[in-house]
Amino acid sequence: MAQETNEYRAQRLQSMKALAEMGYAPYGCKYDHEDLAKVRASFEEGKAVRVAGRLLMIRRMGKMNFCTLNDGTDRFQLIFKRDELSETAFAAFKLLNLGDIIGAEGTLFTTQKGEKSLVVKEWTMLAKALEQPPEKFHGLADQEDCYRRRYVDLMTNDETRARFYVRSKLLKEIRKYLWSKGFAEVETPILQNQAGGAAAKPFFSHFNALDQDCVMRIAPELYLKRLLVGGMNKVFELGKDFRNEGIDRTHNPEFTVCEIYEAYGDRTSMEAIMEGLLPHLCDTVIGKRVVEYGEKKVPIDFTPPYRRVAYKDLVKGLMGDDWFEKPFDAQLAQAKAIAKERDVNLELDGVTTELMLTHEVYDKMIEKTLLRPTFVTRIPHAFVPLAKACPDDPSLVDVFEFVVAGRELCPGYTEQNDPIEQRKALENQAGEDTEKIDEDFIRALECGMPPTGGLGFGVDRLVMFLTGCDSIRDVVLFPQLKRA
RNA sequence: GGGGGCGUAGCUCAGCUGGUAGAGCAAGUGACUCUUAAUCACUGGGUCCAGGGUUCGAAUCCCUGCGCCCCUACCA
Repeated sequence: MAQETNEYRAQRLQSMKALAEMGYAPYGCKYDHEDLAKVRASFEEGKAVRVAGRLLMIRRMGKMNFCTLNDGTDRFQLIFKRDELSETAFAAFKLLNLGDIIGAEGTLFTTQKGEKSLVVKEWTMLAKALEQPPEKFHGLADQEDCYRRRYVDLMTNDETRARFYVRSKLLKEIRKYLWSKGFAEVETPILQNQAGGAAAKPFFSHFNALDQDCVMRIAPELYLKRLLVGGMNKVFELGKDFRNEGIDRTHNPEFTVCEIYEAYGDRTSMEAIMEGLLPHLCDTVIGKRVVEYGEKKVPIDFTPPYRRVAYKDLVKGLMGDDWFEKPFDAQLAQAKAIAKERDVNLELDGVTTELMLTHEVYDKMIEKTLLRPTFVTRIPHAFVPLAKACPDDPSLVDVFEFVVAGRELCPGYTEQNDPIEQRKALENQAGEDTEKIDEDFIRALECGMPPTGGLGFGVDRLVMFLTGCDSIRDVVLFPQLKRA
């Protein structure tokens, strides 16, 4: 890309040259230093320290100058006094610009106003910035710029950096927790021959060496289950899925998932994992159990145990115990009446069965009201065709939808391990397109997969919950945008 | 997919019913040895997203395109 020449760039190139002539090479080398956060924490008047970071502000007072240095761990004030610096070091200081990265050594000092500072005795240039940083007070505020040039967002906005450290820590603590419970972290193929484990359009690619097309995975599920067949009984994978579908506030085409499988377990084993994992993440990552979610700052308490309730019981709770005995016309009339009362817009076009109507009612008037963490269980088979039926009622499947703050956070399953039933369901789903069935997966099931509990959650969505962000783009470092 | 909004200096933003562009921060010069978004004085800085149209005249009105945001719909 052509570098635009503007006044800032020209001036900075000029000052870079002048600095070089004074012995300050513009791009330095390894510089041993202490983190600013540590310097602040172990502050001791008069102590000698070396620090390094980016200049965020310069308050020039003539012979005594104050700078704010940011090294990513903290901000700290540097003082450049003529008395304390060599003539060259002081003269060279005047050529520094905002955004430059410097190393400085000197002694710690508290100003009259009580600001902990470093009086610089010697300093060195580590990296010259040719571009003018954003305004010091507002930082970079344009959302598009924040996404496209995240490095600028990160360097100027402390909250942005903090948010991504939360994400980083979350990944670490998910691993730590699952490892501590005896789960092994595994990696399965991202480049696959056919996209399975979910219903989504894949991205296509090609193996040159094999002269063979492939897809990028939409879920790791089918490979993880092969591991259960093989006797790896407790596994998890933390990695990316790729779905070639809509991009909006809650969907990025590549997103991070955590799938967990436990052999000899079921849906309830997965509930137990969530009840252990979520409090652990709250405690270790954000230091509190109660998260304020959304614009209305609804407090959500992640302290277990979480509510467990059957889908039908939730519906009865709103529509009455006799709902499922009523004729369809009566149900329709009742649903409309209650919707009107609550000012909810039901989408009833093409709704011709009790199942569809009930689900619309659940979707629009029940799920949204489930604020505290809730496992909605015993869901109609039609909504989750590939799942295993409840032993006592084949019209229901033994799964949960984990709902928090009125939104579905993740599903959990008693996994289908009957290869004949699984094939039937897959064939049903594939319709004419029988090629879409992963025969090797079925074959694996035919070798015998233990009864298994499985769970998959979107890490991005979880980060959104824990950081109070309502856009996935705010928790993905480089969200997908159109070419500018 | 449908609807709405936005795009102006490096950054944050003003710019009314059309009259050739403004502020703050940032930058340059000068003053200042305890500042905190330092202060004061002076100075420079623009493809008003792109292209077309209406007009004597367009940042402003109209059309098309590009990008972003929001609402809504769809989504194992």
